[in-house]
Amino acid sequence: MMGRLPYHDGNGLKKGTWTPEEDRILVDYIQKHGHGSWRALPQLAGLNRCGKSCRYRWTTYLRPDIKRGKFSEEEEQTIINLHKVLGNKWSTIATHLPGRTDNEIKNFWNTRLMKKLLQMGIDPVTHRPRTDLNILANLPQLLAAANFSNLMNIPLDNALRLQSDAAQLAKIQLLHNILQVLGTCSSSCTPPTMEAMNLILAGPTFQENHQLYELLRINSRHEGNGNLPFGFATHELPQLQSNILNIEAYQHQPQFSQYHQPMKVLKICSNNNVQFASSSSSSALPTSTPPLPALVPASPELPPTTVNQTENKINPNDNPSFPSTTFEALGNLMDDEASDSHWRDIIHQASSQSWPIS
DNA sequence: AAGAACGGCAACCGCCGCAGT
DNA sequence: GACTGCGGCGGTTGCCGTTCT
Repeated sequence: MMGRLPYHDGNGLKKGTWTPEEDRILVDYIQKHGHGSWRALPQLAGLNRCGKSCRYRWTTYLRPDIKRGKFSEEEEQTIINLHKVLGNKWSTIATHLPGRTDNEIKNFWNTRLMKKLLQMGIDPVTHRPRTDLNILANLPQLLAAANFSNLMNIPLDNALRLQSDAAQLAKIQLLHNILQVLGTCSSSCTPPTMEAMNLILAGPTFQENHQLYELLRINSRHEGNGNLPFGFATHELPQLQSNILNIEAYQHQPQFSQYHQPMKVLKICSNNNVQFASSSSSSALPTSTPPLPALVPASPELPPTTVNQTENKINPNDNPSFPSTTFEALGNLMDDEASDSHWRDIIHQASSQSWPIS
């Protein structure tokens, strides 16, 4: 038997593993009376347990609709996909897996799926290639992961992939704008750190935009001259943070994934101020961060980044014109912007060349 | 064969949000 | 608005079974 040995706490209440007899008492009581107040239940049912313990035992083990046993392949994929969008929201994930409890899913994730992803070179937190080295060295992994990510997804999760791709697109656009700054600032500008690049590209959660902000802030201290990397000035930090928040808010908008043109998230002014550019396809941006986007049904209309599983099994090297990765798709999107040619070259290079570069 | 190390999982703990007062 | 009780959630612990040395 697994779990904790039975023992009593300071109040004489029993803790640890439940006995079959205790299980029977709890089930009998709830079937007859419902659980009502969990706090009152133990006394009413004649159990020497705390209410919390009873609630836990019922919801994770004794409930009649609990499905036990091995997780199916489909359940596994669902967990991975949901975790990519929701993070460690085990209870929310559990609502999408009938019969499975949050605790069971959490254990399954911690003991199996995390290791599985790590072995595949995927960061189980970010769902992106592990980025402990510099960004260029990891580009092959990024590209491979883009394909792996698509392979992993079952058709019903196209919408989730869409959201993920849209978020990544925005982050790449942010990186794009940062590079634009580099292109326009003087040679004295501090080059972007690899950590910053990694955060932008690898970050799956909007939380990491804040990490980027923190990175900028910390770097400004290290610089010692009051200036931030990328040509930002320290006094611009509040505005920068505000913009990052706005990016998050904007990425949460349901219509965000429908854009087929790259979005100008940031506009760099001549004085290096950073602000949102007005866009023909977007109106005023929200100022507060909305809640997590609701899961939406798969759409038949998918952008180039969300080709189906069969298509993704095609080796991009066999068909160079096929936009099998987010990078290539992004490159296509940027084709109409002459000023982006340099960036586009980088993308094409990244998607076609062998790395790493040391 | 025996002990150590590891893996899996049941159960607990502490925190948080919400509702009622 | 402050306080309290409660349910729910995510992180962590601790034990047993299995595998490794």
